[in-house]
Amino acid sequence: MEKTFQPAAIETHWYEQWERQGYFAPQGGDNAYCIMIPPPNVTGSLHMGHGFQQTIMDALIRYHRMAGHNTLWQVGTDHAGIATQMVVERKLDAEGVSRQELGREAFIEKVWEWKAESGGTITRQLRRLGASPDWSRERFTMDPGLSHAVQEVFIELYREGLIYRGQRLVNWDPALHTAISDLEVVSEEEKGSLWHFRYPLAGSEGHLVVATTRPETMLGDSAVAVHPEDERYQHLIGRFIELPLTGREIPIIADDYVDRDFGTGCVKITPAHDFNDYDMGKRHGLPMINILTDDATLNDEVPEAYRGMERFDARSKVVADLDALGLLDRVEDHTLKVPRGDRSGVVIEPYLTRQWYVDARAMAKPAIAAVETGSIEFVPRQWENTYFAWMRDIQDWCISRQLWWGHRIPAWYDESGNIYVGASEAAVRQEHGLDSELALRQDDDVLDTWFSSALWTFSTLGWPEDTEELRAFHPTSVLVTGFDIIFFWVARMIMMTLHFRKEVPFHKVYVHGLVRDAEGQKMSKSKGNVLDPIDLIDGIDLEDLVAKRTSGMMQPKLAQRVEKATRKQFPEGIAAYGTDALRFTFYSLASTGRDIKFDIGRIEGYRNFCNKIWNAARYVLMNCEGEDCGTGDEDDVELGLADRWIISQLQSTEAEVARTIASYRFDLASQALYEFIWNQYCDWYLELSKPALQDEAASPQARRGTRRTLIRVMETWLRLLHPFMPFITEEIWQNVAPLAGKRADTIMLQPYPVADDKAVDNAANADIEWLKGVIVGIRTIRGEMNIPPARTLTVYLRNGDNKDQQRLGENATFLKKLARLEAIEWLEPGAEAPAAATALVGALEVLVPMAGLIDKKAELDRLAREVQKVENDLKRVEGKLNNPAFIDRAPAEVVAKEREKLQSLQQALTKLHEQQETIRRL
RNA sequence: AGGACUAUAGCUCAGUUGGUUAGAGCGCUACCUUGACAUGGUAGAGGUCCCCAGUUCGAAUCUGGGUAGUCCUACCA
Repeated sequence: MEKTFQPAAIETHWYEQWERQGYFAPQGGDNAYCIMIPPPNVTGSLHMGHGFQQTIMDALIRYHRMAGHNTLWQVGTDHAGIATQMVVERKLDAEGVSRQELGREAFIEKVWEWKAESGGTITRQLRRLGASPDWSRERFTMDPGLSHAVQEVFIELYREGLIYRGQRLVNWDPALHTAISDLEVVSEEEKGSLWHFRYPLAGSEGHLVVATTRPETMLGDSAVAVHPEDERYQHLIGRFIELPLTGREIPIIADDYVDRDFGTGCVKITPAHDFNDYDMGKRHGLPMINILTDDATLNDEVPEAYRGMERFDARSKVVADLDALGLLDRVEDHTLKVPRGDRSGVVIEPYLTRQWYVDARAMAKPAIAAVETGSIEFVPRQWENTYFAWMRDIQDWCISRQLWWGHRIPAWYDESGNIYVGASEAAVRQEHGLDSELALRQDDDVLDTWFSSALWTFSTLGWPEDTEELRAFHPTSVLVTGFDIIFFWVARMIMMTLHFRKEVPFHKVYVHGLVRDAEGQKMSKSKGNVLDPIDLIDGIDLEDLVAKRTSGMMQPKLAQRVEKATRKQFPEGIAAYGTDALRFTFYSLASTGRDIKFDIGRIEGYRNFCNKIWNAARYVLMNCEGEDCGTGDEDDVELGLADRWIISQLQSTEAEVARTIASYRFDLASQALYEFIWNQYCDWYLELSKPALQDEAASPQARRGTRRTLIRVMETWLRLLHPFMPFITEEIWQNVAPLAGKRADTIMLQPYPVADDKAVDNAANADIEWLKGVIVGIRTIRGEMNIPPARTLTVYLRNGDNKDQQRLGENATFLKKLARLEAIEWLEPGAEAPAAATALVGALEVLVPMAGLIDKKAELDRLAREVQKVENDLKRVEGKLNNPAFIDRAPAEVVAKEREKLQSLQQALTKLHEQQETIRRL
């Protein structure tokens, strides 16, 4: 084995091996465990959020697979309607071709080509992370099977009246020319103006002042509203306004939606271009005057001078024209929430169109109940509130999109506008007995991407057929997802699945946090702070990183800033840390639901951990290869204290890992593994094994016992660690396992270690604690007194009891080696001791003679610090015990514990004082 | 406006049902190339647990109020 761990050398090799051998496919009995991957965009590429999420799912999958479950990780990708269509359109644009020129058929052909070309990227990257889904079952939301499920669901919901077509105000994206759902609109505060206009009263002098942030919409006003109880305007209710620029007269109406205290208390009402106005328009039977085209330019409903104008140009012109008429009262600065499309970034228009909707209110009821009754549980729990809040006030879901890429809506229209919904034109004709002469036209729209995603848990398993997989794996075990798609995806999956399967899609929803950069900023291309998980695995030099981060940036200034920040943060580029280190970093950061700041320092630490593991393996192999390791259970072996101790600690670690995985605390699981492997196995057990193996006097049984423990414990913790660090554990296991009498083609399918209570050895734990106490005591004196490590010492033990004496007898070899001692002398009570620095282990005093070694002042300083510490503790304990209320009311065992503490502190203090005296007298 | 979350060492974070000497990693300081590992070893320094009040024998932990920050939902023209 190499001296340092080289991840690149082993990762692809093992991954290819695993996949080729079919290890990822379900195998096992009735005990099913299943996770559905949140399907990434088929043409997308891996970001840190994916990395985090896949890594968590893979640990769960590998864990359950090893634990003997029939484990399926269903993988697949999403067609991502808008996102994918936009990418392809942009590509075509660059070639000087428009989608419209190409035509629908040819365009869709192009998208499939693009999918074929770039669709492998994300799945290749998933493989680099070591993810172990069953690739043989990979699905795509536009596969024939899944498309069939989509159609089936649409038709059925239509028949049940849960899907309907309606004309109403939608969020219209004028750049993409499609309706989008409420969820796809992001509103952010932007600076704007509040214009105040004078609207002249019809048939008399005077005017009302109305305020608006969108002057151009006044061309579509159909009323002015005031509050019904507003005394200022009582006399005007029912009268008319002469709407400027248009020559139309509009009524003054009363509606308690109006806030009397805002502005003048008069509101212009534009029912066709504002959601609130729309509702009011319906209440009052106002005309809905649509003044826009699909592009958000002004249409023929407006006076000629404005027709064909772009909406923001029209805004300026309306303001200027009103000003010229003396009707502009004033303009105020105003910050307002501007709704923008999450994909296009342009301002969204409320726009009157005909669209398809899902009656979400009806479907939400059972979905709410499923969470209320605990059939589905969110982890962490608090996300259930978010879910409830949204579900209880859910709006109907607009599912039609004016796009070409997606599942086309299975609805046909005849010339009189009748709607026929069915699987195909032929099916529709047959069902409705339509004459072949009658012209039918299929709906041009496609379904919202999330419509097909909502069926994911059952459509991927073969629904609507009644498949074996459905029976075996549905409902699935857990959904691992980000909070950002609870509404988009999780809620809709629950609704659809309950409706069509009469069962929940999953029992648990594990909601993880967002991966942010080291400063806590969201990672985004435009901020230039994106980290690519693959770069963390393979490394990237600075120039490439800068180029990558600034590529495609339109603003040179921004690119400059990004470059500067990147050069500052990564002056050496990014080192190749390997997949295992990256994965372990994700686990260590995955505490309950909170966002994580990705700190490069962490991954470096875990790279070092990999190296530690690697070298521990080298040590074990060095000592065990070609040696008698007592692999047979019948072999004659003798387990020493250290062996019994590490075996005992291993059990505790196994129990802790099982417990923490069950509660999705991957941070705690990773910490327990790190602690055990580094601080116990490497730092203490390997060190203790050295004297054991080198001791010429030791029996063959004892040495065999040490070798067996070295190899068996390592073999076990490699399996324990495998779900978290799949590659390094496989590589080492292949070398180590045969020495433990195990041989297999992969660690992946080996049983997961389970804690054995019988192997917990509290006596051994206590003995090792004692041993560590003595060694650390001596090392501390060495450290603080600057005694060179090479210098061997003689120490004296005083005031010990029989137990101490016995422990000394059994562990003298360990003490000598680990504390670098020449000799250890046991002093009988009262015996004279040389002047020495002292460490306390319980009541036992460990004396390091000072002659020629120890600086008097340094030792006095050290003792003073010790005394200070003990006195502080003593004060606290005495305070408690002197409080009668504490004695009275605290539980007896707590009081007893404090009393014990008091006693040992007092004892320690006495000894420290004596020691101070002795030193002072020197 | 409503709601959720967060505040603990220089930094990133743990801290189960109230009882610890408040922990880890990174960073920092000193010493050390000892036959697995300098991507290492040994030792050490470093904390007003955001603030105020309350409950309690006892609060980082529970309650109320405040401050600061993050996010979600809704939205006033």
